Amino acid sequence: MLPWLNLGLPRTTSPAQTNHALNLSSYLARLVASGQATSRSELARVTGLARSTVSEHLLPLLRIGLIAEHEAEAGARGRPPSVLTLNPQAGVILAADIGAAKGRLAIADFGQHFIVERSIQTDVARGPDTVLAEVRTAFLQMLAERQIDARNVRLIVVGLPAPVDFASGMPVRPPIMPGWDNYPVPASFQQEFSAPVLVDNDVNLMALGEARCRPATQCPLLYVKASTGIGCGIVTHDGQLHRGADGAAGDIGHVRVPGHEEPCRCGAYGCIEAFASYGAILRKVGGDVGGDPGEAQLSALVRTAAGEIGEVIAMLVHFFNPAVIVLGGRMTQFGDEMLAGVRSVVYRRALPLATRKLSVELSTLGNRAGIIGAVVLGVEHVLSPQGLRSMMPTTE
Amino acid sequence: MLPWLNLGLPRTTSPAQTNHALNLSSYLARLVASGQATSRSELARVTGLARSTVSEHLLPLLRIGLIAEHEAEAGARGRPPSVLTLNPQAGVILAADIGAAKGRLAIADFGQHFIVERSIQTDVARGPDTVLAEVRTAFLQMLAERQIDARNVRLIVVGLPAPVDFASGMPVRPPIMPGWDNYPVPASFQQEFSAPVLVDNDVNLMALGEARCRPATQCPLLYVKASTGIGCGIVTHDGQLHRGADGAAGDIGHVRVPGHEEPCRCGAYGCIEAFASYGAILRKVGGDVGGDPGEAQLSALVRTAAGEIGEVIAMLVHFFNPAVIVLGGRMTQFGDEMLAGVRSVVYRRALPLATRKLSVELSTLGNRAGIIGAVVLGVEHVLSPQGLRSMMPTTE
DNA sequence: ACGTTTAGTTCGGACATCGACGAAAAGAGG
DNA sequence: CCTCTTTTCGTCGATGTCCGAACTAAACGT
Repeated sequence: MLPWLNLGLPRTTSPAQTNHALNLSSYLARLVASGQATSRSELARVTGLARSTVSEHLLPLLRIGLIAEHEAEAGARGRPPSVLTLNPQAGVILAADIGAAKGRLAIADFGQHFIVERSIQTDVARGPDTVLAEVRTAFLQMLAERQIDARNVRLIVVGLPAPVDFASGMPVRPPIMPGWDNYPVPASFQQEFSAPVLVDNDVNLMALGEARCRPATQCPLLYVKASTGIGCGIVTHDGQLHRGADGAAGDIGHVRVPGHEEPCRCGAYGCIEAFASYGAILRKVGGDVGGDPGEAQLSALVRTAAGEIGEVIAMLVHFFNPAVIVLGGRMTQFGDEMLAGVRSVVYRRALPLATRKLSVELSTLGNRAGIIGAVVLGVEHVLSPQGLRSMMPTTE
Repeated sequence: MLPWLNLGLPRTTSPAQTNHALNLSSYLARLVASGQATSRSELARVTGLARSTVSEHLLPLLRIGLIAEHEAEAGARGRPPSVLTLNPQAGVILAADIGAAKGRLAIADFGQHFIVERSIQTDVARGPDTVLAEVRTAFLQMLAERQIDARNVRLIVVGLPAPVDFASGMPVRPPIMPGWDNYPVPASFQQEFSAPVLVDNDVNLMALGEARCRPATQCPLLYVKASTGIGCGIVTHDGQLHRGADGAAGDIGHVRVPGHEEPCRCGAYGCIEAFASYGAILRKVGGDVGGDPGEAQLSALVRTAAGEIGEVIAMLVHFFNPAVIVLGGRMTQFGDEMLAGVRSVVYRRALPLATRKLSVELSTLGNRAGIIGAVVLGVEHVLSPQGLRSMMPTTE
């Protein structure tokens, strides 16, 4: 007999306690949101449920105004279906992708339409109070511009360039954000907004955004961002973000690469991001030439750095065996050099088995990956069974 | 609007198509198997279901003989419960943990009792036909010894020291197993046994075994095996094995560590397993001294190698942020040196955030981890909804 | 005008789950 | 020894979920 056995049972909730009705409603809502079905009979075909059952579970979604029906213009043979869409009036999601220096804010509805999108300056070194106050002000302004009541905000999603404990929404020992350690980001929004607040690492959101804009067969997926720092977002085989035990997963910027001894802002020496990040490259050309890089020199440096990043990625390919690696961050403005540098090393270093079907690509979403990922996380949360329950009328 | 959106929907099966009754039966069976509940009313308490519902879903399990009832000796106040256990007569699982040179075979019942266990020599270089024939012969002999009919074999689980495509059960480009590439391992058992055959990487099974013998809070878990080669098994936050896109995940033996140029059996130079594996150490002492290592020299070499493995593990900690790292393989016969060598490097290299709650431990299961993991995988498969369906009488 | 096709609704039956009740099996206490 | 309490387990009707068949609705084609 084995010492103690835990047969892969669910971690917290008992499957017996799940609310099947809510699960079905959530499933239908997500099918509508993703555009995979636009009418009742299409839902029935996709899910395999009876049409009557679909209608039944659609009722609460229509009642709370999450899903709206429209007349379809005819054109086909039979009775035209009533087209189902997520109701743009059902509420909005506020999404913030806060980078070290620049940020991006957006208001989106549950149909993933971006209503407003805006860039802001966010110098995170000025501390959480200042930065988050500016974010809140900008959000209120954007809402006012479009005449959206703050009470229509259903969810706020914030991406930060720091490890984040997702459950509590607090940054954990961020290396570049003085004053943010354990700062209660969700609470800072409670004055102006009553909606729940999700906080996550910015690279995680980018990875999620890229993963959701591709077919599910491209998971497991790694998103590697090379900008001021170097980070990595991990999406597992089943499409879930892997955040690790402390929310610190993907923090590959401080992997040490022998042969290098550059001092890193983290205090150690030889971290990959101390010599192969875009920030390191800019420091290099700034110091060497004195302000005027020159396109050719810059692209050569990028290619070298890409090779060094490729060494690390080759290791990750061995370990994680992803289906796709997506390269993002500011360094991808030299897309071809970046791609060539990474690919050459990865395909040379890694075993053929792990690279046989591997695809190394540039981000298709560019600098919008983070904000798109934030909206995706928000929509998935609102349309999840738990999210739907909070919208249902006074059952409890 | 986003280009194409796939809102984290399930990959293949529609939640609407799941058989709720089978799911519940499977859940109850796994609760009984793991010893978390031993009577109907206990099941009701744990699951939150009504006692009548528990009884109802227990019926098919009792009917197919998977679960047996025993009289309980009294002792408490009221009517003694009828104790539920997995029926030892319900059938057996054949488990094989095939290493490069040595292997381990076991017969276990669904209650995770090992009925017979045996070591065999398995020189995988002799090719799959020979090795698997010996495994089959040994299995038949073990069954005969205990007078178990071959028809009582419900499942066969095989662990191989190679990347394995789990769905098809075929090794994929194994570096050390000539002739095994794409060999249909399951088919080779079909002559003697009619049971389904699961094939997986041996390190994956060890990781699963270690993970299941610990509380679920110790996931995500990494199992690092250092023997002839170096490999790694990955268990994610929700207790699932991460096998990667090609079944090659965890193959960290061929991570290249700069500063080393030893030739590796894979054809490249500087792979970690070419100089830091137990095999490499043995070659070293064999070459240096000429056959008589000396305990002190060996343990010093182990400590050095452990530090080099620790460099790789530090990187994995950055990337994956596991809760626990379990060290296994033959090198752990120098447990203290191994542990100290790995720990010193990991805690020095990795960021404090990722190591704050990290625990680095020696395998608690030792060289039985693989065979235990194989039985666990088998039990979980048999008690899964899909596994139960195949045991149910003639519904389809 | 009438059939054809597709969409959506209504309704009764099959089945699942629950809670209440009662029976069974033990110990406690007189 | 008999009765009460306690705990377990089975049975049964009430309620709710899901399905499929039948029906209505709305378009097109001839």
